[in-house]
Amino acid sequence: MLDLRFVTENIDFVRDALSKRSGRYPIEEIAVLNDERKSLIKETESKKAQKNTVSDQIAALKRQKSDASEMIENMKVLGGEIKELDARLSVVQSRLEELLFAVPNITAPYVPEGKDDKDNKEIRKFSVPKAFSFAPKPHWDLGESLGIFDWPRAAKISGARFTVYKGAGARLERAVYNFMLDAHTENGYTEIFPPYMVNRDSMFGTGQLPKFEEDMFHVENTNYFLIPTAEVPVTNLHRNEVLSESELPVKYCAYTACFRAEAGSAGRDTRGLIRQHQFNKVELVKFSHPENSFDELESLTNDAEKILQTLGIPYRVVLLCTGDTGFSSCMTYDIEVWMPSYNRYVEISSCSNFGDFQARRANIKFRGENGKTSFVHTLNGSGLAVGRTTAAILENFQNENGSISIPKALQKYTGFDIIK
RNA sequence: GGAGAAGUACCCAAGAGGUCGAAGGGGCUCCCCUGCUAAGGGAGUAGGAGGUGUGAAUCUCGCCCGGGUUCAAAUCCCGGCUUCUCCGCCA
Repeated sequence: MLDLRFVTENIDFVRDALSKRSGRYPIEEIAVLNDERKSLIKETESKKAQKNTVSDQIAALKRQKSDASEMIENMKVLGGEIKELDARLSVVQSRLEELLFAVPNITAPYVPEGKDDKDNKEIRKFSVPKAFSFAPKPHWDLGESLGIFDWPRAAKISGARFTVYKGAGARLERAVYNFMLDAHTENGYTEIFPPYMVNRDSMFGTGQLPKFEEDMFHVENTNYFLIPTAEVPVTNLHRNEVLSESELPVKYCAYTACFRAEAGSAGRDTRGLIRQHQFNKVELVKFSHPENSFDELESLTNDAEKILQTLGIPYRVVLLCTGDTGFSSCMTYDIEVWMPSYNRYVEISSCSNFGDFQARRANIKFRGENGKTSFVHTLNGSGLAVGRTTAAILENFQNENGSISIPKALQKYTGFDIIK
């Protein structure tokens, strides 16, 4: 969330910055409520100060065995007033929070202005899509004829948007995320294997709640949510903690399954591995000093790109425009992989700097040399989406006879160099 | 799932309705003495959030979290979370 003080003291700036995003945000109402909040605080606190002094006086009288009944009577009245003011204050406070929690992060100055993904800016490209001498097949057709995916049975045992991987397919998926984890840990990221279910506080800390509850799977009769991304458990590792300045940046990578309700995506990407209720992902997470979080975003993005470079799959990096940047993010690069069946680039990673937006929600700080604490900046990015990588491998390395050549870097993980 | 115990500052720990923002240790920082791979003495060491106001300050809230009782709560009551022990169950 944004800093309440910053918002109310820089209303024009904030209003202007948020106008570049999609959606409308009640900045004025926040300012009004904040004034109301302050005046209520002033009132209660002076009454509480009075209460405290009189309580001390009563205590002193009692110790001397003197009568304090008159004071006590007066205090009953004062106590009632305080209670009433506190009640009013908490109404104002929760309304204020409700509004503030729904306000997205302010995008960084480098972020291009725009409405939607059409206004995103291509930053760089790697390699060129292969010119096939035959009509390339989509990965779902390849996978089905190779017998490595079983969607009918996935639908039987679970439902739509689930996949059963089988034989070489299961092995390939496992090879892909093992390869990614090895690459990242060799690159200085500490591997984490977190729980797949988290509590409400964690979902709030990274910004999924309260606004996006309908996109999440909530486990019935519990307070647990299935994680939509490892970002949630891994970022929340340090919730309510004070890190030391010298250990920054803290770098984690984590493989997890991810669960998304995909509410509102009916009819999109219904075939194949692209859009699933459960998918695998390797995530990169950083806790950075505020001064260099944008440099850390560059290196994090590069670290994710390295995976596709090593595999030899064409991709491009896109800087999201203001209208397309996610709720909690102040700057996001998407890495898009070339997908022959779509005949376009498809998102395979989203690398974001959240500034102090998540850190303020989750209360993650560091202690500087002067002993003062400040919020860290949090970052994360997929490194990468595993299922989409598998799909990209199948499509980009397919041969005319329907077999798949396994990229060299992956062969020691798969144990085979071709699927046929 | 059942039964019991506990959660106080960096750590250990006292506390049992008013004198407690919290004794006492340990650790850490500084000073003194001593002098060498010791030891002793002294001082400091709640952080945080939020009001009002400012080169000072002051007030409010903070003893796991959330409610409640009371003029007054670390202390009493209710709910929750976590940890430990025993039983059950289980990978």
